[in-house]
Amino acid sequence: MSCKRRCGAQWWHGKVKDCGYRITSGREAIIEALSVTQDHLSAEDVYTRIHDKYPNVGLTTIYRTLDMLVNAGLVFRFDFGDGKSRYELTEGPKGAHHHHHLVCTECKRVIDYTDFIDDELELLRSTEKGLSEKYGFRIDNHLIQFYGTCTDCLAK
Amino acid sequence: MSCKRRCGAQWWHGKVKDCGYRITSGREAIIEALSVTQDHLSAEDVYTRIHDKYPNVGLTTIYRTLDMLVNAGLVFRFDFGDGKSRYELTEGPKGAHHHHHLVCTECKRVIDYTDFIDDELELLRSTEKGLSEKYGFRIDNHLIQFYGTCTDCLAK
DNA sequence: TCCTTAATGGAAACAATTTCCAATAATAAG
DNA sequence: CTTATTATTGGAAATTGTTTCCATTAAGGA
Ligand SMILES: [Mn+2]
Ligand SMILES: [Mn+2]
Ligand SMILES: [Zn+2]
Ligand SMILES: [Zn+2]
Repeated sequence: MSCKRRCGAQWWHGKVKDCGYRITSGREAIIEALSVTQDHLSAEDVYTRIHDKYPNVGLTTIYRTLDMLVNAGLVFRFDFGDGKSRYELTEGPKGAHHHHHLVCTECKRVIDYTDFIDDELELLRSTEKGLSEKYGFRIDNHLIQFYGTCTDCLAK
Repeated sequence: MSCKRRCGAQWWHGKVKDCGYRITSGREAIIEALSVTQDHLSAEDVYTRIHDKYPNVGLTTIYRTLDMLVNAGLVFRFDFGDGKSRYELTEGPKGAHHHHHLVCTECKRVIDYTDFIDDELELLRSTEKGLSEKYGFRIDNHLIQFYGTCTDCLAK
């Protein structure tokens, strides 16, 4: 039973196919898992979340698929300092929802924030422009994280 | 033979002692290695670089010491996506030299940049202020990295 | 100089990720 | 639809960065 048969075309199919990759049910499941949460999932988190519905998707496939999706630009890989990579969609069915992170170094909690982005955007653009010119770099992306202590941990 | 006897007091001794840590020759060696390079060293890089002069400093000690120095705020830990942590002094004998990074996703080269920081600084301050107020976070630090393709890799 | 206890090295344990390979399934071709 | 091609797969084993353990050493205060 082909994947096309099982499920209608999805917003991300084009991007995956354009990169020469096939659409499979494992990939379906993994993108689904990432798109229904706000959390920053590890490979194993993804495994746990899809295992009931897709018991035949192995952890190896998840690692491979996440790498593939990072390459295809559909997923970001983050490191919040807990020893495992964490993943997040770069965009959903409704388009991009770029944001930055606030990381508590005590309890490792991570807050997404999108406010202030408008102010930052202006500076980011000019910084990126300046850097590309000076270093001949083509900049496709950026990572901005603030580290500190969250309200809860401050209370202690 | 005590460490004091072997070598004069260093700029970082106070900070280490203030945190309740002892001054040892291994720590001496590790900070020395970090302070004579611009590179972003992994634990093993540090090991290799000091091993001739200090053959009796083990890799375990390097991991432990780097952790300790991160805690004491003397060292930053970075993740540039190559699977190992990389370390850099937060400041040298002459004071802080905070900078941001430009990471080539092709060849993994990392460029430090300090230009444009002045422009960024203004926005960083206001963003940090806004975020602390909104989320009750105390922000101590930030990480800013731009990802893209370097001149050399673009040429190919 | 002596004493307490933090720091150490090396081996072993650990955990995240990758590699290998034979089996399977997505897609192109007919 | 059927078949052929070849990317994708799951699971076991290997790999690799990092941590844990523990008996030994040495830093630094008394
Ligand atoms: Mn996020
Ligand atoms: Mn740097
Ligand atoms: Zn916290
Ligand atoms: Zn490059």
